[in-house]
Amino acid sequence: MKSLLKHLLRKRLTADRRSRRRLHSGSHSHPHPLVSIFSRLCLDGPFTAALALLPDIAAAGVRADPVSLCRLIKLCVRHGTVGDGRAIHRHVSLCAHGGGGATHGSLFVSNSLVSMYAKFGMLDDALELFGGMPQRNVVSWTTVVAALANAPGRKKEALRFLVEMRRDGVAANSYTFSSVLGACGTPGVLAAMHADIIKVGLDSDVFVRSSLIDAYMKLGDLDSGRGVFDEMVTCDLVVWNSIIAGFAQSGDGVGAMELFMRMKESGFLANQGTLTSVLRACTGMVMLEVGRQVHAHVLKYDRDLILHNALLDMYCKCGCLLDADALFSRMHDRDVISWSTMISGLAQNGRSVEALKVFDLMKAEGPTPNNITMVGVLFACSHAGLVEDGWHYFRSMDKLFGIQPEREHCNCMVDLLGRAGKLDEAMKFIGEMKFEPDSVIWRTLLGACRMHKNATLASYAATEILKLEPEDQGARILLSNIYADLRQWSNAEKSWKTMRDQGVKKEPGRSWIELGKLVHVFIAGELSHPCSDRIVQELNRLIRRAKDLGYVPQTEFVLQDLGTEQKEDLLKYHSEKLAIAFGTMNSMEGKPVRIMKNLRICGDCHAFAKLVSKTEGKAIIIRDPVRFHHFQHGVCSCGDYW
DNA sequence: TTAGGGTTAG
Repeated sequence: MKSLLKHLLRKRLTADRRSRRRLHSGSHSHPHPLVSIFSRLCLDGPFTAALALLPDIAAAGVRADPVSLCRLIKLCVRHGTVGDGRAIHRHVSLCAHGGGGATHGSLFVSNSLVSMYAKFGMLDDALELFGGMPQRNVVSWTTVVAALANAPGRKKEALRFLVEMRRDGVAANSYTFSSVLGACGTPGVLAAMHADIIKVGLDSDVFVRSSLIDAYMKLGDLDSGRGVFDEMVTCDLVVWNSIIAGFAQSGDGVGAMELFMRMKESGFLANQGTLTSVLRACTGMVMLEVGRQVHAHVLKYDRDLILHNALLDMYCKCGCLLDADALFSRMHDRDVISWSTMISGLAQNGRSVEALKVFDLMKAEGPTPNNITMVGVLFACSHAGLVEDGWHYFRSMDKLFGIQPEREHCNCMVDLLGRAGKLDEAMKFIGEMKFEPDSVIWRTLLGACRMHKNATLASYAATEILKLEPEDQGARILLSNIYADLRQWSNAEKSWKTMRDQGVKKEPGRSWIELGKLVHVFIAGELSHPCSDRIVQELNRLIRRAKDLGYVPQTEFVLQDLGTEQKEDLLKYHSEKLAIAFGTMNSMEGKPVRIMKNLRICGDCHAFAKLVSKTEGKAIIIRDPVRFHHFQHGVCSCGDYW
């Protein structure tokens, strides 16, 4: 490197002598040779040599050119070399003091430094530098606003800085808006921001639009997001990805897939971001076949960790643990998300012991577990009734991994104790938590009370929920279900009446099943599917065969006080039974029937599914909002504990 | 010199 430097220096000095001769004949002044070499090194490398020249430049009392400095700062960001970035900062401060005040060029360099600190997550350094700048332009403000908008928990500050910026007489540009839109935490703020954008005429900017779409989607306003999207004349891949991701994240998998088809028709090629969102849509709707097709495209991107994590989750959530496991062992890299996905995936599929084995492996050779990993581990314990193990992990997670128990972990513990029937212990735990119990905790306890038929504690928990969330229909429904389970029809009726008076309706049970790239939906009690006649015929056949094996409809799962026959009818048309019949009618030899549900499976459907898996010799997999049931040879993977 | 989209739990 030394010889290279010497060579460059010699070349530069010769050129310098020539230019000095030109200077005498009246041409421009030429930069100092050190500065010229520095600029050349910043362009072509080696960059370490450029950094090494900085002290000499300072000693010579000359200034490096701002464009090269900015380039070098960017390189530090790309290579993650914080120390080098700081060295540049020190150099710039030194030269600013020695060289007499700020110039236009030094503003650019300061902006780059602020951006660099922000990208390194050193927000305080970024803000300190910003605060000490003698002048700031729209780029300086935007850099800080963007940094705050992207930092967790500092969105409000981003909005405050935007106000400050305007007070300072600096107008926001498209960069500013596209950065700050993600910081709009409420529909009102977002709407006001949208109005501002239209007022200054930036609403047709592609970047601003994609941020607008994303902001609306993140607040759950699919219609407004879709509205902004539909108005677009030109649109790029990121905009398509924004809208598809928005639908996928909001749980509208079918909508996401429709948009994906339209995107392809418009001639855009999916990239990693698109495929990740499409996979998420597949995951949400248990569209395994579509997911497998996406997997074929993923092969092109074998180093994309995010995409592979999404694929792994898709296999887990579709109940394909073999595929998930094969992918997990083949993956090029595995980060904490990959491990957490695998652990939760196994646990949700009733494979708690294996989940804990993967956790052991992770401790031995994987990354440090995080708070989400521990949620998965505790979930594994609670759903397998491993009370002692659960306590062990809960008590040791701080000491072993520095993870403070959060609400989610406490909730897992309440679930663990509650499911195991230790309701008093669960109550004691809630009393000793360092958090005020929230509605989630009480709802968990309420679920356990229902499972163990403890109406007294249930009504207490439900009352606590209704204190915190008076409009909550879940609490009232669960409470009335308990009364119904206990055949306390007058109490149940009182509860139902309150709901009727409040205009609250129980969310109907829904089940989804994929067939030939289409998703078929079944709603409890509704025979709206075009093939309903055949489905009912098939269901009757399945019921007859199940009854041969001793199936008796368990009418206590019907929630109203009706005659037995009516009760049987209501039970018969639970959405998962319709979906099972549709599945057995259409499924391929040797392939399991996969169903997704919006509510937890009821005990009668659970017993029925077990028997069908036996009489038909076919595996049935049902995913509810919390976990999976793999029915095969007459037994369920959950061990009847859910 | 500043900007937009994708993964894990509940």
